[in-house]
Amino acid sequence: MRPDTADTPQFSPRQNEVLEQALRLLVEGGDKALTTSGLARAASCSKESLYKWFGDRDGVLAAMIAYQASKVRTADRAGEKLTDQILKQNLEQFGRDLLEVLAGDVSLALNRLAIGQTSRDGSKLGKLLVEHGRRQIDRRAMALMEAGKRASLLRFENADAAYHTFYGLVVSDLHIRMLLGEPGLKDNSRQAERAVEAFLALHGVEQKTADALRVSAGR
Amino acid sequence: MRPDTADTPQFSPRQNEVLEQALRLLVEGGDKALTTSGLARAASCSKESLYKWFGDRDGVLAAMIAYQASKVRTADRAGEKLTDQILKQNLEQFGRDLLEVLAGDVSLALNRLAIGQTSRDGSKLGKLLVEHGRRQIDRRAMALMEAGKRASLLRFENADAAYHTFYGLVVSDLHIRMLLGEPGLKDNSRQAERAVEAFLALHGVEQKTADALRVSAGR
DNA sequence: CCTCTCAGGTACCGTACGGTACGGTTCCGT
DNA sequence: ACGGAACCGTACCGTACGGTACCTGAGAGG
Repeated sequence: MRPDTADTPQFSPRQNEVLEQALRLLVEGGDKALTTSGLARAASCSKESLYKWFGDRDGVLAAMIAYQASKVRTADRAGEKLTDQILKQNLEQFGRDLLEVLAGDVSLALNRLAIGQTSRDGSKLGKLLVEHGRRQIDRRAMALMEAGKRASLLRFENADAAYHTFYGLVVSDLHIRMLLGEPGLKDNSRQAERAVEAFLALHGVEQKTADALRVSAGR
Repeated sequence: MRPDTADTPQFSPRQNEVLEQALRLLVEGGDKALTTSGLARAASCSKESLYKWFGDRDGVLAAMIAYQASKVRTADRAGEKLTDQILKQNLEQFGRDLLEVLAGDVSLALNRLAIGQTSRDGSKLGKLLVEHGRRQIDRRAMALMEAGKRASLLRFENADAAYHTFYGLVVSDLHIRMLLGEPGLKDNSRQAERAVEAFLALHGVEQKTADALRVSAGR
């Protein structure tokens, strides 16, 4: 397994500029607006350079995903001594971050792009997006889960299943709804808090009564 | 509120044939494969008829969603006396049905299509898809929630929130992953059972110990 | 037998895309 | 100062799409 950290050559500054413009075009107008001619015009470069740098249009799309992923760096303050309060805060922070990322313009646009291409490119872009975009966030979540278990604050047998449970509690069908054009939540924090409460009721060690949860979750 | 049941004129049998072919093309090759010429050839009709019947290409897409929705009829056996066992069975059945629907070829293809179009048509198709496709399943779920509450088997203050919690527990990030090209679950039933267990631990009246849940959910 | 309507088949048009080729310019190393 | 690489701008090509027009044939009704 490679270190997979960002010691990859990535792209030159000029190429990053181009990819930034590409993301802007994609966010503003969807994949129909991301034409090679349009990108060349917007980025003040020649189409020939585009093809030289990225191979073809799909190469541009893949580079955009890699570039966007390279901008996201999750600062996981590991090592801090875990108490139940800190765990709760970390979980809530993670939930907020997750919702914020998923609701971001660029994330939505890239997901729409990859999903739209899935039917015709054998999910190459989809795989890329899942790997690049998810790796950081998944790793952080799994670290949180394992840390909680080590500190005897969480109980589960399968950390991955527990994480997916938490993910479902946080996101529910919100992601797909946003991808379909619906607006996001008014208050991501509220949603994250509720999800953490439910998650701790399921996998926490503190015997919070289910009744107390229901009252707070129903508000 | 209109009855919204399928007393709408829908389409003629001939048009339904055409829409069936359109769905087939979409499932097989994505929206790039769904061209007016291709559809006319596959359905043995003329492009002129397509434009006469559906207006333009977007009209065809909208008609496909309406047609597909008209084929799905959820048989909600309401009225049956609700015990905790029956509630649990109903919840599990709902979870299985939900997963099966979301993993269906046509559903995935239509969702991909609508998501891909969202950026450029102002989410018109997305709204259509959410309304037509979700209404049935949401209604059935809400009926189940309310029935469980009336029978004092479920406790919550906000039925919609409870439903979304259940949805998240059942689906997690599976839908988006499938949209991105990943395969579905091997065993939908297992997933539904686990979701129901967690949901009942959160909102059920029977005081199932959280420990018992953790053991069964971690397998 | 005639005619009107409806729908299928085909040819066509304008457009816009992906991809390539070429001339001109800037910049860097020597 | 010179040569070459990199790059920009533009023009170009083939293709394929959405949409339109026209012609044909099959029935229905008189």
